[in-house]
Amino acid sequence: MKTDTKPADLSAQIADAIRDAIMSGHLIVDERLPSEAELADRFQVSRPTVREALKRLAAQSLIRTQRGASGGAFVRRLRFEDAYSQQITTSTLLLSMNDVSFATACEARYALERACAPFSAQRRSADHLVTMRNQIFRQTQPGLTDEAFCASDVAFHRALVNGAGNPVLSYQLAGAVEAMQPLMNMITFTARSRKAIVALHTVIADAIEAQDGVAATRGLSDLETETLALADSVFRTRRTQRMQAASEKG
Amino acid sequence: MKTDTKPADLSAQIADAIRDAIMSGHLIVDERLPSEAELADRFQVSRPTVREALKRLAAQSLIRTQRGASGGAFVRRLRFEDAYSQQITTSTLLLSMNDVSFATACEARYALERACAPFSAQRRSADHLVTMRNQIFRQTQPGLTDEAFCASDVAFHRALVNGAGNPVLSYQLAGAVEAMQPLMNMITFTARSRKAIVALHTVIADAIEAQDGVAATRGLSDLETETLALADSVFRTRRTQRMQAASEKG
DNA sequence: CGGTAGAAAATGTCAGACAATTAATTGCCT
DNA sequence: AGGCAATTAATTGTCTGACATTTTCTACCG
Repeated sequence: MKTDTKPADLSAQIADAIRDAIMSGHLIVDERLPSEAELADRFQVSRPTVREALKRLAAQSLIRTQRGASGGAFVRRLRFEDAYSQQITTSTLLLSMNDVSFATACEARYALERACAPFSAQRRSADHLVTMRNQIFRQTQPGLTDEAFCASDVAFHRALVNGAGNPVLSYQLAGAVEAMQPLMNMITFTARSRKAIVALHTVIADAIEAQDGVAATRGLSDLETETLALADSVFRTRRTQRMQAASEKG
Repeated sequence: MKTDTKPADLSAQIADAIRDAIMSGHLIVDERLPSEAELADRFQVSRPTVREALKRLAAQSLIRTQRGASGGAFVRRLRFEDAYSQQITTSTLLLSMNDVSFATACEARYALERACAPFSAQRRSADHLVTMRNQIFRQTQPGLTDEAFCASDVAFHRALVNGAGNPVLSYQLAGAVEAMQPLMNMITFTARSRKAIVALHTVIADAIEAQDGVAATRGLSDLETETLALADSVFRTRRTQRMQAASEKG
């Protein structure tokens, strides 16, 4: 396929080689890599080049380094928490850089959340319920900024997702939920729309508490409809304002 | 929160600063960063340190570099295809390094796939259907190795997911589906189990073709049950064999 | 026997140099 | 004036060598 691509940087090649070794199991968790000097020797490059390769791997949380004697680079156990932040960064940038429509992102998010709802209804702990209730309460506070309202919304949904007790689901959903925040932040939440959202959050929390997965799923669908309508009206208003401004200017 | 953490590497600090600038919109797509020499000047560090920072960002596909006059580092438009591979790498390592049970990974995968099924039933193109049918045919070929069977299985499911026509869903699902492959590769697929899987794939493809989302979802649930049972029997057999070997040795 | 100082090993950082690549500029010829 | 070629300048890629810092281990001395 890729026949005419230029040869990559040496540091990229070395990083690829080590990454392959990790993924294929030739290097196992907590195993120590050769020292930078030795790697330089083996790959026939200088130490700075090796270091650049190692930094690439460190950026992906594939290795960690330790200074001092018997230090070095070690294969790092990739933890779910570490993967979350990368996942959120990537998802957020994907949405902002590819002009994904609000509707598309919203559809994906709620579809995935509905997939979690039945498990969350079955398995949620008291902690998750408390978090959801707390966030709902927070959302009713009068002085809350739109941004804080969004943040609380995200926290509510993450508790819902985490309630499913499946770390793989939590990981995959982290991106879908958090990446929506910048898009949601563009919305102005009126007192009326906040009330509607809080009501639906309450429906969902009640359903989760009652272990009623079907009701929770239905609540999520209603919330999706509400969110879409809200975003639609906000964006339509903005567009109208822009057109008016343009016609006044022209 | 983090008060006693050691100060990070300079290169990590610089990478963080630039990453923040990108994510906050201070640096926009295709914008050129200052040259390495100028960055070194601004951050009061040496050029190798700046380069290490840039390589970290390059590893996350946040920048690309170009040599020559008017070259430099540019903010890269993160594309879905680029994000796929990172997502797959991370998901795969997460599963292999955190002894996630087969059941947990399987549950997540099929829950997410079921979330795509209704959209795929509505919106799948002829291309997606063709791919699914082709992969099913491939799966019936006699000489197929277990590994090739798994690969075809993944291709089938990716076509199903992509049929939903939502790039965000495709991105999120890529990890869930592909990361299962190493786990699936541990399974021996007998002729009988292959037949059962192919039958269910056919049910699903038929449902998608008939735009029957409910039937597709049901087919996926049946496939999950089948896969779980199969894995369970394989792992139980293995465990028994290990115990026998141990007792013979002891 | 224990504590301490020093050596050793490793990463972190710096400075300076040269190679390679690419775009802009200059200058020449028609 | 216009087009083409050579030069120049800017920038990343890589190398060498050095020093700073951190950590562990060892050997010595009380």
